[in-house]
Amino acid sequence: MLKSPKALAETDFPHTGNFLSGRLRKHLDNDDLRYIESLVEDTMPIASRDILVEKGQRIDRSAILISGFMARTIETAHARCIVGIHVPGDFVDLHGFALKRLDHSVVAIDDVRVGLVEHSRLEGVMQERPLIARAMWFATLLDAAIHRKWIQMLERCDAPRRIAHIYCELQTRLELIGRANPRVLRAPFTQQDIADMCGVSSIHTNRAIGKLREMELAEIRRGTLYTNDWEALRKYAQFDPSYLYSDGPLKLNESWS
Amino acid sequence: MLKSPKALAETDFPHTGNFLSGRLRKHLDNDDLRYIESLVEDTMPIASRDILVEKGQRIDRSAILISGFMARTIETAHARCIVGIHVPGDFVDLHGFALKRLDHSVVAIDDVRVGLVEHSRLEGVMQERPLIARAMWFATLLDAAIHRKWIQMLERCDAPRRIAHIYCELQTRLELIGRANPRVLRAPFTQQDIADMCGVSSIHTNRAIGKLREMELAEIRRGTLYTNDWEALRKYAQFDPSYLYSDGPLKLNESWS
DNA sequence: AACCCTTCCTAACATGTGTCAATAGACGCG
DNA sequence: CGCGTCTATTGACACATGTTAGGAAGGGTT
Repeated sequence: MLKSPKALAETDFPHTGNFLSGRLRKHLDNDDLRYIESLVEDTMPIASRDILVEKGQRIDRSAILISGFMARTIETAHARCIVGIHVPGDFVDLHGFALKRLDHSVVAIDDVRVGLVEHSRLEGVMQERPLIARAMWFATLLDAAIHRKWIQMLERCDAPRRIAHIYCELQTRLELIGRANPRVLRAPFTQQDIADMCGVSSIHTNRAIGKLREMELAEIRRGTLYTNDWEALRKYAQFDPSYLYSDGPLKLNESWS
Repeated sequence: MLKSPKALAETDFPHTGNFLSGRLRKHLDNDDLRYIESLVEDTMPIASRDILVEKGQRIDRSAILISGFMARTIETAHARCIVGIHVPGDFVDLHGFALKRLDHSVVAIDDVRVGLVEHSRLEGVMQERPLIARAMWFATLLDAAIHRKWIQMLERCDAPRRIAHIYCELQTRLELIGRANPRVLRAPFTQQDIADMCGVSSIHTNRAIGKLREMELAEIRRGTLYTNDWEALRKYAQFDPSYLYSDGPLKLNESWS
């Protein structure tokens, strides 16, 4: 499953704290969150650029990202596509619970830590905790909504706007889990990574980053974005965060007991 | 919800036959399929170009597409993006069951008929028929997988290949529900529709269609594609249908009772 | 410090795509 | 049948992006 020996080294300390700060949080109460945390049998470090799940591989556990960034990738003969990014708190391959094999790979784009949940335990959740089951369904639907936004962005934006939009999305998602910085978005992306997210060449990514710099909207150096005007950047990218459903889509306990 | 009076006219005949030939079919037995059909309270015709669900609108029922094509669209100031297509048997806005409001609109791209299912009835399904609930989850995850393939296609393919890929996907999905023709794919898409799926201008779509014609891969006239070599077209589009999970992802009854 | 390797940056040219304008064709309607 | 409208098509030009090649800058190692 993992490529390098470094990544294979299991961590020796068991998880104790409350790491579930992610997208499930606002839809569940503390009891439910503790219950989900209790599903995590083990946590594991993964070195930057290592693979957690390979496309096509049959899986029987899923991972919650605890720290760092990961990406969903689809490799082709000559190129690698990044079709989505994950931030801490995301269930990075929950899709695999229902699909059993993934149509894409999940790779660490940073030194990360993940928590592992056996699918057999999720089966129990589905039967015994319908509220949590529905929250998990919601989490995968949020991924789909983000995919749709990326499709729209790829269909309608030029390279600088695509880059701006991706960073705006990332910043908002980090804000939602309380890990955002007001003026800087630290991310260990290379220009090639950004290119693979935007569907352009790395050379053109460089040009596009230069344009954002010229326009004084943002400075992107070694993957990290610096700006003192997020609002201008959001406007330029035509970023509308409603697709992230950050207000919560529904009160689960109201509509479903 | 619907724009034209024509579309608002409810159909007068109740559904009787077995229309559920879509993606849920292979994962469920006949009893379950009959059960799902029984959830459909009413069917409704929608005229081509009319809107079934508008972005942002709160919804309390979802629709199964019975006949014709529909599209998921995101409108912007100057343009309309098509972020996905639906064929008969698809639950076109099942996402709305968990999300309650959609991040996109669903429009008829043909004269279509849909079957309507109240969310209140789906609540019951979630509690009483976990197998069906999981099949519905699977159906939404398949949408997400298709979204990812579109992202990859938009990131890596030029316009002719995008068009070819979209038609290959459509043909395969029609094959899966037994509604494909061996040499012709009848679809009422305008070149503007195709442009909105591919993220290019309609003029360039016209050029790209011309290129497919020159290469003798396919003839696309008024949206309908004619070819006598699907295999060549698939190869050109680098179409790999594994993302459609047509073999079925898992035996539901094995892993979940 | 000297080295290596990855990443970043620049220049030049080829190709893909957008835009505008104008025309031709298809279809529905009176 | 002719008319009007939507759709398809073509040409010319501008801009966005890909490709190739090469060099500069940063970080790590010895």
